[in-house]
Amino acid sequence: MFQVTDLQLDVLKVLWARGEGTVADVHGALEGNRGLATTTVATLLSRLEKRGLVAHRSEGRRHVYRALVTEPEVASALLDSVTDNVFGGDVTALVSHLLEARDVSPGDLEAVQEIIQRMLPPEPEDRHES
Amino acid sequence: MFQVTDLQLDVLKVLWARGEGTVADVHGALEGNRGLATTTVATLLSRLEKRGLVAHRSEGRRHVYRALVTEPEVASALLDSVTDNVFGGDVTALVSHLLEARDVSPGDLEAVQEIIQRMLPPEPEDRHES
DNA sequence: ACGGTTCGACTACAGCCGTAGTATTACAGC
DNA sequence: GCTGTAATACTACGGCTGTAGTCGAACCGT
Repeated sequence: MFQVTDLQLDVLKVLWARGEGTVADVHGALEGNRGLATTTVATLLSRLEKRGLVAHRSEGRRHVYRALVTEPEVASALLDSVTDNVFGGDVTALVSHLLEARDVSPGDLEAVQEIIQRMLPPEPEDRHES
Repeated sequence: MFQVTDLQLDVLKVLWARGEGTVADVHGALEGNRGLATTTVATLLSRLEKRGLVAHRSEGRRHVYRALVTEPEVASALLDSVTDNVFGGDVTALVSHLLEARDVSPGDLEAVQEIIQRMLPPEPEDRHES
């Protein structure tokens, strides 16, 4: 549903970063990225709108677009897709693969450790699950 | 390069699992999945072959396909794509997101901890990198 | 009010994917 | 050797994507 392509993602990123933006704005922000024509960006936005991922309000004859989906939503969709389809839902396998394939700095590894630490022990007190 | 779609991935999975397989084999293995026509599977395999992801040898008039890419290669490609495009290469962010979004069992969290532990400290002894 | 300019809607097109029918080829058995 | 059958190759088609041109509408300045 929130599945998007790389380019579409780039467009959404611009909107997430700016909150809103006209076609020209998005085109400008994307500029460094590739040399797309303004009309191309307009097409992309229209299609995203047709799919319900963005919406626009008219300001004069100018369209100001905003994202209707949040970054975490899209991130989840894409990540879940890989998690499920590639790793069969096995988060452990995914993380393992991830940390091995790219070489992650020890600092980052520790950061991850801490994240887990923080979500791991909801009090290891004695307590019987009711 | 090794970017594949879900369906293509399913096909590759079959080949990875069996080592090799004819169109009929793959079709059979995919059967539970969806009700694709045999010819459809043949088309998929042809296209994958054109892209260099699989190859076949002829056994009589029958084609026996095998994957030319390994599962880890494809997994990496897909995972890297998400890591880079969605999380800007920030592995920490990805893992964080991943562990929060799906609720992972404490057991799995610990498993991940251990993985990291195992790759983290090559002895935090005093030692000057030569 | 008119002409230039800006902006979006519409149209177009090639390429890939999912999907599958049809044609063709190669065997196997008689 | 001919025929039925099994298996692939070829062709097709709608849908989505990336890409962008063209056309028409709205606006701004004089």
